[in-house]
Amino acid sequence: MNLPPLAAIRVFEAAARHGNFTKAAEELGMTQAAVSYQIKLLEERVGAALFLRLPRQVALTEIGARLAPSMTDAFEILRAAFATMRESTEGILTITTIPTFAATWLVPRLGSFHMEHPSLAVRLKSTRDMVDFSRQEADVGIRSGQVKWPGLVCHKLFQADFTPMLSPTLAASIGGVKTPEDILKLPILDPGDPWWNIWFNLVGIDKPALRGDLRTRLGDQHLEGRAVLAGQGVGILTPVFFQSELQQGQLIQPFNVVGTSKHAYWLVYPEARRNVPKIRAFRDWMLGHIGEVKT
Amino acid sequence: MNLPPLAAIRVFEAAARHGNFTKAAEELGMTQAAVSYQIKLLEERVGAALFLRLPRQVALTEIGARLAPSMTDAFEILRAAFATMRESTEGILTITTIPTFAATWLVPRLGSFHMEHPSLAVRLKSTRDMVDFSRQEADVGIRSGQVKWPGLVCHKLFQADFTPMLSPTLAASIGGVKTPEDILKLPILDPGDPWWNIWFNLVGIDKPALRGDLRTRLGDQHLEGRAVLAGQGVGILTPVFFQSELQQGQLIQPFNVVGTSKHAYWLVYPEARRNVPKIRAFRDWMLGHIGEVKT
DNA sequence: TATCTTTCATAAGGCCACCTTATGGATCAT
DNA sequence: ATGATCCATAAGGTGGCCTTATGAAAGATA
Repeated sequence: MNLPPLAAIRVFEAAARHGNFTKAAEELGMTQAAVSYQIKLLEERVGAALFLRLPRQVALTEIGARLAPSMTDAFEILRAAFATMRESTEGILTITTIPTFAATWLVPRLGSFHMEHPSLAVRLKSTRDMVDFSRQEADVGIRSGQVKWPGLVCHKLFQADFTPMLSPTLAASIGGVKTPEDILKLPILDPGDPWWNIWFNLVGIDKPALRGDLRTRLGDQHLEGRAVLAGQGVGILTPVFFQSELQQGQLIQPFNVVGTSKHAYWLVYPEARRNVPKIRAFRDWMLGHIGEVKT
Repeated sequence: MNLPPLAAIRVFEAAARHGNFTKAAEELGMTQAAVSYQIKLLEERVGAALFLRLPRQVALTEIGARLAPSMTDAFEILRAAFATMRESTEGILTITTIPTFAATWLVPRLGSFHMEHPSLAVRLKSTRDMVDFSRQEADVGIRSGQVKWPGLVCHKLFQADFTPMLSPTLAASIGGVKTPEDILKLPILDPGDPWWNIWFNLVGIDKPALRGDLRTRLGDQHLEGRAVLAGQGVGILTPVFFQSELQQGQLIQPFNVVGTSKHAYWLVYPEARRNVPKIRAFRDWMLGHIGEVKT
């Protein structure tokens, strides 16, 4: 019931196909002696001769001839399966990322990635769950955190810096924001965010009196950014996420003072897969384009 | 293009089928740790996760799920091929034998073998060529020779003894054969056969004057036996080959004196296949029935 | 006929791939 | 809270498998 050793079957298949041990050895990248050894092993295992040893050649026995086509069929199936798998997996890159990063940084730049790698399709999985490549199907992940993770290659993308931002309209409503104190005149989105205290401390203001609804917790810089863009209040945001809005004047960053969180954003992927082409492609592209961004 | 290690593929197939490393390990007769090791190996080789490690269970990834059916198909083909091979080879015993033995001893007794082993079909190859299992397809061989052959299990069946024989009619034509000298009155089949001199020496006659045509060389005891049965002359034959003709009175062995050749008849088969069931069956049957024969 | 070439078999020897044992972590069940 | 189940991982030993080297057989060539 049990199959003979697969290595021996493999050698037999090649030898039967070539009708020649030496050629089979070449195909398999081994020596002729190894082929001879494996065939003999298989013959003893199945209890029947598979080749006749004729002078300067071998010929399949009746039994061997009956066996060989099935072996070739089976290996053809295996080869085909792995080939199609390779094709399909080589062509799809699955990225798991936190929603903020997806919406504010990644999605706007994916067009550039497609231009560089037209044959690679990208599949995005946007989730807050901490990436765990052993439990989720993904090639690379983008996560925030303080430390490196064991078993993962971690590239630091940037620190989670933060500074107040608001819409030009909102700023104009109080005649412009010139000093940190001006911010206190305006409604604060998510005043419970600890970043506010840290930032006001940096500009010399202790215990700032923040106006705004404490219950507003958008929980996500992206959503907070939308609210800020809509002029609903002042947000404390990470500048790199709103690069284009700042350039286009849709958002204002009134002060150069930024707070620095211990958290950073990381590109991560399993160490074991560091040399998979699509992963290298994405890493190279990403690190290149992160560098372009002025933090 | 190259396939991943086959052992790993095999383990993956079983694990995918069971959806459980532990069960797969049991099926394959190995430990759970070994399964884990092989799966990991395969994943690194193909550059993609094949299983998701969920709490207390594993689940195929998309890629794994696409791969698994082909793996099962391929192994099913292998299993089926070896199974049918086994069935067909187990049921056919190929015997290569010298023609004399086939005609005089083996064929008349094959019915008995079929009675003991109804599921075994026998294929006879009758040839004078020295048996060489590496060049001919055969399970067992019967050959005459003096020595044992390396790599073969050799069972001595009997010595090639010889003694004059003739038909009752021919004996009667000279009033019966009572002394060795009487034989010299009759035509000798193949008087050039060296056995004649040896036998006459045994009975004290040096340089016997043999009558008969020196050109008559039937070359084969079976054919010589037919000629003797037809009353065409006296032959020097091996008694065991003509057991039944002697018992039924179709042939007469006038003297108990037999010459003994250094040659013997042997049952041989490759040492490596000594435990193949059909070979053991034939060997046991043959040695049992050789023992029955009075030499 | 002699020499060269090709092809497979075999012996010896070394190494690494693979397996086992042992242990730990995570989660579910009771 | 305890036990059971399932998988991952580390450590360690060994035997399977491969290589090298050589020989035998016989076709090819001259």
